[in-house]
Amino acid sequence: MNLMINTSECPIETVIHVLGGKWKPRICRHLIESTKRFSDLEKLIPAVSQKMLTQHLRDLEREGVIERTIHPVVPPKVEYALSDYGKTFIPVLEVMSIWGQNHIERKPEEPAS
Amino acid sequence: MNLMINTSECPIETVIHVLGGKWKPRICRHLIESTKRFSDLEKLIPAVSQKMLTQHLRDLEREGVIERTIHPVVPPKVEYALSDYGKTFIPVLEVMSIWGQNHIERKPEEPAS
DNA sequence: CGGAATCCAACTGGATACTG
DNA sequence: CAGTATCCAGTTGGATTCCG
Repeated sequence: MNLMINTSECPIETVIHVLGGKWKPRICRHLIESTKRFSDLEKLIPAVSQKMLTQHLRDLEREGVIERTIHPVVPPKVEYALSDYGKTFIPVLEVMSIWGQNHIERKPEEPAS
Repeated sequence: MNLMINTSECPIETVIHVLGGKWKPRICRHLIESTKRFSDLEKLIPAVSQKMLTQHLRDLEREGVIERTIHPVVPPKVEYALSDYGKTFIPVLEVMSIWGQNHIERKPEEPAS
């Protein structure tokens, strides 16, 4: 195991950075299932604003995790898909998901106060 | 694979929440190595403020990931250690760390502008 | 349809001072 | 030593409006 304790770069923070936006985990999960249009994601994540959806998609694209394909038709059609590189992220998300599920079940309620 | 697409709870967000503070990944990495005192962590993470170190330690304790032991001596001695439950988190951090290392190497420089 | 631009509220984290 | 308390700046995200 190498946790890179002695480097200034922290790889765990890197992962947090890639996923660290309010809607990025959900976007990734939906794109793992299949390619989605912008409007599909809006329907799948009703609470997200257009601004944040756009911004987080741009972030994930810049990280190389997803790919954006513009189909030059009217009305505009833009599709988002996991890139090949992004697919290497799936096992990481799986491991996180499994621990997270267990963690949710572990604490059935948080005291509200 | 079960990514819990259809639940309102998102287990990936849960992991992000547990680790989602500026210094939490580093705190966890140091505590994986060994039990540490408050002042040890301050030395190991020079840039962290007392306020944030305290707050993040409390957060991680509340999540059950770490344990806080007060030794009733003068001067005060408080030790932080990974709990048994927190040790179940290590493999998750490892997987994240490996992908993160690769991701750092993948993009040697970000355009500053 | 798929955005961009603007303004604003909420939250996060830093600096500093004080304490059992 | 190991905190707590307060104030403040920066960042994140939401609401709204407008556009090719």
